[in-house]
Amino acid sequence: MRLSKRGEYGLRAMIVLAEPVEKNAMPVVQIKEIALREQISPKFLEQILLALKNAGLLHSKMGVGGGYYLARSSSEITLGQIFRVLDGPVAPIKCVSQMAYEPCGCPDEQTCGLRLVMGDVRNAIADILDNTSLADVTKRQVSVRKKLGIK
Amino acid sequence: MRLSKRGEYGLRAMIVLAEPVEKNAMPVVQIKEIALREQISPKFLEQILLALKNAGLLHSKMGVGGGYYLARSSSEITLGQIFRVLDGPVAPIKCVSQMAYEPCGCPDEQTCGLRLVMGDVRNAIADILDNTSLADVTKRQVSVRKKLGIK
DNA sequence: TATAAAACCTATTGTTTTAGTAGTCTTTTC
DNA sequence: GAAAAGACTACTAAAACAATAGGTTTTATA
Repeated sequence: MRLSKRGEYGLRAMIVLAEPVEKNAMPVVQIKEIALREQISPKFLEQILLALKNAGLLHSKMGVGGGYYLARSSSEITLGQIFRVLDGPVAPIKCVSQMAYEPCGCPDEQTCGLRLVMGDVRNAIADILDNTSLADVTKRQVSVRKKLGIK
Repeated sequence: MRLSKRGEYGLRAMIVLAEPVEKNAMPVVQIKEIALREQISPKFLEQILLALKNAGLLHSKMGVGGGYYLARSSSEITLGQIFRVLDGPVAPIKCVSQMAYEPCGCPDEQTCGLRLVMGDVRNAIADILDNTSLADVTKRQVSVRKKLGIK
C-alpha cells in the first residue's frame, strides 16, 4: 500500500507551491528551487511537474525568470487530484475503483468478501485525499508550528 | 496504492478457509481446491499459504488427506495481520508506519504537511484492516447473499 | 511396506514498474 | 544573441512482482 516516490515528490512540490508567498517574492517558483528545498533530483522533479502541468493542476512560465505556479487557488486543488495524476487510481484493487473500474477476476463479484472490505478501504482513502486541499495542508502546518512554539 | 496479487490471493484464500464448514466435510482444505475455486495458480498459492503458515496464521497437515486450516478461530484473525505478512506495512509512506517506521528524508518531519495527511491515511486503512476479522467478512458475505435472495 | 498424495522449501525466470539520467528543443528576458 | 528557464522524448539500471520448476519430506492407505 505504498505511495511512489513520484507521488511523494509531486505532493511535496505542490505543497511548497501552495505556501503563502512572502511580500515582493516572485509569483513563480523554479524547479531547481523546489528540488533544493525538498532534496529531489531536479530532472526527476521536472518530469513530475510537467505531468501536473499537462493535467491542468499547474501553470508555468518559460524563459528567464520563469517557473511554476498553481493553476487554481490552493483551496481548489485536492491531494486526490494530485495523487491520481501521478500514481493512478486510489483503490487498492481495480474492482472497487470509482475512476478506473475493471473486473478483478473473482468468481462472483457481488458477494466477494474481499471486494466489500477493499471498497471500504478505497472510500476511506478517497474521503481523506479528496477532501483535503493544499490550503488545508498549509493551514495544518501553520497550526503545528504554532503549537511547537513557532519556527 | 495497490494490493499485490500475493496479498489479494492470500486474503481470498483465508476467507475461503474461514467459511463455515459443511457437515461431514474435512476440517482441512487443500491448496488445489482453493486454487480451483479462486482461479489461482496452485504453485503460487502454495508459496503464499506457506508464508501464512510460517507467520502462525495457518496450520497444516501433511500427507494424504492433508491441507490447511486456520490457526485460530476466524474471529481472532484480522485482515491486517494477513495483509502485513504478505504485503508488508500498511502505511503509504515509511515515516508514518507504526510497525516499521523509517525516516522519509523530508527536511523537517515534525512539520511535514505530507506526513500529517499520510498519517491520517495510514490510520484510516489500519482502522479497517485491524478491526475486520475473517469472521466479520464471512458474516458480511452472508448478509449480502441474503439481501440478494440467497444463492 | 510400497505408493501416492499432500505439504515443504528453494531457486530461477520473465515481465513490469520504478526511479532516475541524458539530451535536445523551444521560449523568453536582458 | 546569449543565457536561463521549461518542454519533451528516449533510455537505462535496479528492484519488485508474479509466477514456474523441481526436488524433499511426511503420512494415510492399499
